[in-house]
Amino acid sequence: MSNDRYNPREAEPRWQRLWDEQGIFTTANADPRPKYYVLEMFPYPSGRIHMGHVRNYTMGDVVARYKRARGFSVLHPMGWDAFGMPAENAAMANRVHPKAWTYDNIAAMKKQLQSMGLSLDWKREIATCDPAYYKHQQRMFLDFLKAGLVERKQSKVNWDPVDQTVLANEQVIDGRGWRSGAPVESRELTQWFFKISRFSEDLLAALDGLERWPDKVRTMQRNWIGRSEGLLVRFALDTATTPNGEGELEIFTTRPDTLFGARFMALSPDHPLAAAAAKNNPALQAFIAECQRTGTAQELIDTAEKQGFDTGIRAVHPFDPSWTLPVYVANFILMDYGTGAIFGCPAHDQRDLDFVNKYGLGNTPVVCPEGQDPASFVITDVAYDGDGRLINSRFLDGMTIAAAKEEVAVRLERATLGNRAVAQRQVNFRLRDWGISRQRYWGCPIPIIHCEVCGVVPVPAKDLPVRLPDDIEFDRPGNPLDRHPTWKHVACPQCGGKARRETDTMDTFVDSSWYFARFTDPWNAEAPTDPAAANAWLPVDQYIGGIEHAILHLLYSRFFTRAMKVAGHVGIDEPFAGLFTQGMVVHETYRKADGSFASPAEVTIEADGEARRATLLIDGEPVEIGSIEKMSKSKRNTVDPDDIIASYGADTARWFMLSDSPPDRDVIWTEDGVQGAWRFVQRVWRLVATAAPHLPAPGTPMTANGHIGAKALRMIAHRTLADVSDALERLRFNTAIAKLYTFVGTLQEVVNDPIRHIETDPVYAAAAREAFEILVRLVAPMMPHLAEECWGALGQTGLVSQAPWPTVEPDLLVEDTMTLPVQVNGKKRADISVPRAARNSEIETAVLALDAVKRALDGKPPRKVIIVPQRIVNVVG
RNA sequence: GCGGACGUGGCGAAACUGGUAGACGCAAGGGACUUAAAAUCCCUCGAUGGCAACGUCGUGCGGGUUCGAGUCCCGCCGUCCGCACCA
Repeated sequence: MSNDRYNPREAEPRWQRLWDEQGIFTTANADPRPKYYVLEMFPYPSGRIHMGHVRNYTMGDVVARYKRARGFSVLHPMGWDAFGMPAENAAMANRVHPKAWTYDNIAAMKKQLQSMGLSLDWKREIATCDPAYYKHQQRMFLDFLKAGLVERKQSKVNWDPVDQTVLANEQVIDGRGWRSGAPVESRELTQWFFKISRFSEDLLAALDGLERWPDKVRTMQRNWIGRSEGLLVRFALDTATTPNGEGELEIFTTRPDTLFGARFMALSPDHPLAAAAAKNNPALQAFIAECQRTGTAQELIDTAEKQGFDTGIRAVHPFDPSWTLPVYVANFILMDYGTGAIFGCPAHDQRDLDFVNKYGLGNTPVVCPEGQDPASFVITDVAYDGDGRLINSRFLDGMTIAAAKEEVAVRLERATLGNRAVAQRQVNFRLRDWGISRQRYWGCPIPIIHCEVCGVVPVPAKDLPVRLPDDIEFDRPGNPLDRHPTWKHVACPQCGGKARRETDTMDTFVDSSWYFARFTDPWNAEAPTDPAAANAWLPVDQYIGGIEHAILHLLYSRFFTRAMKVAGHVGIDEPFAGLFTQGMVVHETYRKADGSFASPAEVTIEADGEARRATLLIDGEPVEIGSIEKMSKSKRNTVDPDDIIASYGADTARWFMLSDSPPDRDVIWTEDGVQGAWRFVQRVWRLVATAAPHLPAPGTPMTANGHIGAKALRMIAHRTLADVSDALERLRFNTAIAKLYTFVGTLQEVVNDPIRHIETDPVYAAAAREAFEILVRLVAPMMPHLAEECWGALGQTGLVSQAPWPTVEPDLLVEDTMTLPVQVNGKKRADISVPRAARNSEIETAVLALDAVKRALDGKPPRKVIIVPQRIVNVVG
């Protein structure tokens, strides 16, 4: 019996060094074996990894190691999402250069990742802030510009007047800038846009083909893209009432069936007709200004009352020239959806109903639910948007909604106003173009020059990359590029005249929209990709990351891949064939008497029977054990991966991250759980070290047939092998681990009592060797260091990281006798053991002879006996 | 408001396409070893009745389909997530 403990502190760095020296995780593009590309979302170099990274990268590493053992040429790279605001904030706070800060962080985090024992190909490492990377991004910007996929236009943005920059919607909290706390203004700025909406239809349709994506993510993207079919309808205007004799107003509707329920028209405050009407109407001007001031804050939008202002303009109903409708400007109409104008049908739209109830415009129900008497169907406070038949609608009466929509469309397509059809079918999308301009220093420069004579001029390809200047000042808010003394001044590439550089940089989501493609040929100095290499590796077979990127990053990447295809850099549409979104790492919180939080490292927990009590280590002050929350600095409930790896080793951390909870759900980090994983590490080592001296040499042939004990052991080993393989294929790490616990329990029995068995019985010992070798190889993807150590102890000279996955012998999965549960009337009463080959009639006789069955049947004859092969017997009495 | 997911012991959870509910882990309790502790090993562990054999109940609640439902269907309740004035 070996009493030596396994010491990960000594063993883990030793194996990491050896793997590195032998370069066994380096991947060659020329490898002829079938490919497998596994990728985890690359980290932002904040300076330290957190437990979420440990979980994410462990999962990817298990897949990589498993697929490698299965004979695939595995691409498993890592890089850094290295541009972004935190580097600039650090520069402002600590007077460090963003570049130095970023590269220091990269070095620190790389060391941490390496201590996890990840099987990464570090030769392909990239950082998005490297000019060798962003050079190609700039080139693609120009490619896209040429292909008509980039546009420069005015748009409304969230402007932080203190930091003097545009903020993304998610950076605006309660109407204030997340950093400065200043009220955010709505500004019109000229911005660069990627025309993602060009691909709306395709991005939506292709979701159906992404079968290895979570339904949840696909649903979220579907909703985000937001396709709706409707009708563009041109209403004639009474020119006597319009400011400049305007003759028509175009609206978009998805409910043309409710046209006879119309009570008013409404314009967005940003609509040109609203502006025209306001020109000589100060009250309307004031109303519009008030609407625009409300801005983008969600809370305000939620609580804002529906408000409108009658412009005095009158529109004519398309089916009845004598029927006119008032045209309002209303605060709830968005300019950038549809045409920025609607017709209001209050009976069947809650917003319109709220509106008319405020202004006393009344309503007419035009859709009556089935089974309701139309005569008594009245709408007061709740609009009806369900199914039904048309009423109060002249020629549409009695039709279904679908039929009425079609009838209206057909009639209005035929009708004319001016010389054009009154209506036209249109598909609308919620998805807007992607504004990528940021007034920031630490980002990829947009390769454009503005010339006073030539206008907007692309930077010539030979002048790429447009490098960020290093000599910048962060003493003031705003964009340092814009106030740099020399950088932006440049000669126009076309006329040679005075010109200035674009000082905006790209949204950092652009950087992460193509890194997965760059990994396929990261050394390429000439082009973003080698299309041959990219097409060979892509799509990523398994992408793993957090659900928080369900829309933005994943949608942008899908767009970017299509745009890269247009520009000839790749030949595919979809970047990620398989997507897995892992859950968060959560931990209890500890609250001190003064309301502040204590960190797990500062408290000690005592179990007092059923109850648990927490006290501060430093002075024994009791602390309250609070709710379980996502690990965060503010709640101070974080656990530092460095500490865990230093005291337990990477294998323990990896194992714990995978056990207990299903990988897509949150996992609760507990000290007890880590202890359990640690115990298991030691247990495996003890078992292997104890058994190894008694096992025959590696490669001893198997002659187990006929040997009861050896056959049984082999069957368990192969059953475990089959189950674990299946679980890993489906990323069910927690169930794979449960099977391994059970298997180790079995091997414990083998070693415990009948240890003489292994020593004296060569057939049994050979089976035990096989079982141990299977165990070590099954454990290897999850605990690679321990597995190497055990592999050596078993007398193997190679690396288990390079050993092939064991092969299942199908014969060993088939039981000779099977134990069937026996039910009477659906309730389990007994078990019965029958030979595998038993006929149903034999089983039935044996079952009916059971005491428990007779008792349950109370002496009566059975009405029916159902035998489900291999599964169950149910006697119906 | 719209959309989606989920609800199983003290806790995290398992249960393939309807077929033994609670595998495995954690916690808890008991035992062995030890002067003692740690470590390790063994046993018990859904509720309830019974000395026991054994029985009854049990997968959020109420119905239904089925020989058989955690799983399928209908209606509720609750939790979480996403989107949100999208016409």
